[in-house]
Amino acid sequence: MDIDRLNWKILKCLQENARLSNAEIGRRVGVSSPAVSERIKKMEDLGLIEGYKAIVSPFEVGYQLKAIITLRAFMGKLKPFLEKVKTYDEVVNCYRITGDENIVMEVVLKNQKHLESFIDQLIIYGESKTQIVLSDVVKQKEIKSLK
Amino acid sequence: MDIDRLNWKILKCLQENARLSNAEIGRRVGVSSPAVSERIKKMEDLGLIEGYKAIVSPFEVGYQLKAIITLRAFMGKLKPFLEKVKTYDEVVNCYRITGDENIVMEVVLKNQKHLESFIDQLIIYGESKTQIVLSDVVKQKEIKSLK
DNA sequence: AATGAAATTGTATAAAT
DNA sequence: ATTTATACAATTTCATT
Repeated sequence: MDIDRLNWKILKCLQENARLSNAEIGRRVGVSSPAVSERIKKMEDLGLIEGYKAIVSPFEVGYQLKAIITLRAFMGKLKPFLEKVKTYDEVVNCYRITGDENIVMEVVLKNQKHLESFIDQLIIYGESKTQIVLSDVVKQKEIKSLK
Repeated sequence: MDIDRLNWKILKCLQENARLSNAEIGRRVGVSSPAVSERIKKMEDLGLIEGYKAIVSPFEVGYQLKAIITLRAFMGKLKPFLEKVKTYDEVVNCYRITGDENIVMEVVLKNQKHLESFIDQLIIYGESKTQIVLSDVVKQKEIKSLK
């Protein structure tokens, strides 16, 4: 697909605030609301826009800890883990990666006790390493046009 | 703040599709649209809802590679890096963490060449380790009520 | 804190360029 | 592919409970 300058402007608006009306986006980018609506629909249909999400603060809803946990899966345990991990409410993001560890996860937890019980769940799948997140330096940065 | 059952229902809707109208959310959760509107506004004001973002597919817009890069900063180089990293378009997420490495980043890249030049930029700040993402297992999972 | 009603604004569709 | 016109729907404000 060709993502022209206008579509990038629309994507910028939607990445900043997905709840903007088509009319408001139209005002900001200089086209009518039906034009915005059509372009958004096309980008959705093409899978370029995967969805729209409210960003909920884990801290504000009671998750006091965030951790990055890597897993080096035991023989034959990677596939079962890939299924199981989808069921964990604590796992916000999970990637399969190259290298010594097979998995890296971003996890939200209530407290130390919760962290302990979460890590305990992992021992049947492999060796885990946990690093506590001290601060978010960059958070869900907008995807920009590559030059 | 008290997040009652109704607010969690609203948060669930907004995490699934942030562009749902208040009227539609109201229909789904069983209240009027002004009630939805007021509750959302309050959750925004309290910082419980941090914003609404369109999820753009990095792959579909031309970023063929995703990587997890950790950085062990040189003495006196962590602070400068924390500022610099905000300016990198490639860095989607960046966390300061405990442990041997100081930083973990999720990075999107066009190709190997782009990866190489990105890593080259890091050498003045510290020692980096790169792991290529093979697949997204869990992607921006919804934050749920803790029991 | 939620509803119902009125005014404003936004959306969706179709016709035209 | 975008605009304008129009009918329908949603949002906002406010009075009411």
